Amino acid sequence: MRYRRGIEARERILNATRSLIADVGLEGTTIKAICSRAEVLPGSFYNLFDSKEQAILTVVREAIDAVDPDPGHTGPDELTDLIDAYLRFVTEQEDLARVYIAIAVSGGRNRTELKNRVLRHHEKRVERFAAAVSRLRPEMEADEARQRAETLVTSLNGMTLHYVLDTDFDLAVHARSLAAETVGA
Amino acid sequence: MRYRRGIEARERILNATRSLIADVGLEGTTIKAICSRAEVLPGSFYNLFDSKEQAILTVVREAIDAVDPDPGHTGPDELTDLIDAYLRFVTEQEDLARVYIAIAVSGGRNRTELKNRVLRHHEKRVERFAAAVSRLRPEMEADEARQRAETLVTSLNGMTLHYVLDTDFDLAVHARSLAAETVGA
DNA sequence: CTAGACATTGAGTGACCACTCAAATTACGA
DNA sequence: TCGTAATTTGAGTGGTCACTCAATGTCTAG
Repeated sequence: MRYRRGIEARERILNATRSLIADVGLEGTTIKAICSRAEVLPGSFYNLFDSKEQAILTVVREAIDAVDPDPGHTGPDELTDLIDAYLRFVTEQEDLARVYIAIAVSGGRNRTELKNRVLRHHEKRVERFAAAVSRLRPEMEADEARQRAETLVTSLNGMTLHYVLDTDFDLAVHARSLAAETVGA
Repeated sequence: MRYRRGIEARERILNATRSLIADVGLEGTTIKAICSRAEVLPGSFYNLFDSKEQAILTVVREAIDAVDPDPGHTGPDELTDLIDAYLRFVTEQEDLARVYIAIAVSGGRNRTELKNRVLRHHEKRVERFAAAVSRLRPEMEADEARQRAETLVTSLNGMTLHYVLDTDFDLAVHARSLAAETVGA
């Protein structure tokens, strides 16, 4: 059980962790910085979390879940819906998008836990895109659809990577143009 | 002036730095790790470099330069040559490719020096690709060619990012397919 | 109101970080 | 072979890291 006070502190810590990863990346996200932003002392942090890693993983899970719209949904998607949902995610939840990119790279280096999570998520995403591509182009072979879906997903990641470095980059224009050219969406 | 011994130590340090960034990323690249791999003691390191940052920057410059084939060349390129050269760079100099991706993300966070370097290089790369696209499709507007070139470059980065996480990913197939679909190369 | 669970405080722990330096050793032109 | 400059040695510096803990303060069910 937790008292109201602890629940609020926990929320502040997660917000601080999320914005820190977005602002300065995983390496700059220290206990001291988290506590300072959350207005909490280290002792309180460790009363609420077992480790720094646990707080980070909570935020990362949140980011990965947020990439996929309509979670739990199993039916078919339109490709344009998938792309628009992703664009909405990146622009409306920029912090989470930065978290997603940060862990997609530096997170997936050594830490097996994060790396597996990233790769598993990538697989699911490609499959969802592949189904949408097949729906849009029924005449296309399944293998070909899957390959184009993977091209799309990795390319979207690359564009997002550039977007977080240069927010003048028009992600939406490039993403839609890419979808139009590769699968006629 | 440097003695032979110092020149060799410097070379070992740069090799160690390069492979460390490739293996464990920027955050895992410590003086201790560099010295251990280079078989050098910290005092020797600081006899040859002003700081850890200097050694890293030297390697990063090397990586950025290696992305562009035929440096100093100013004439027109074929788009397929540019793509093939990039694929050769990624597969034949995987360490440098990993360095390039590592700094494209985590490097471009806080450190203004690295970030500016990355963005400047991106601009030049896009321009070179745009020229190649215009050459391939003379009827295309310059703006459109540039936009497609930028789509291409950011997408290639995204694919490379995925490739360094999952070396089973067939970078060449996806890259060539992307080029074929977006500009008919 | 009170008891006991929960939360905060903040100094302290050992480990590791980038980096230094004086003394000893090695290289190499003259 | 000698003088001096380059290099190596390795213990040591101050700082920051993630994390701990006993004491104190706060909450809330009954």
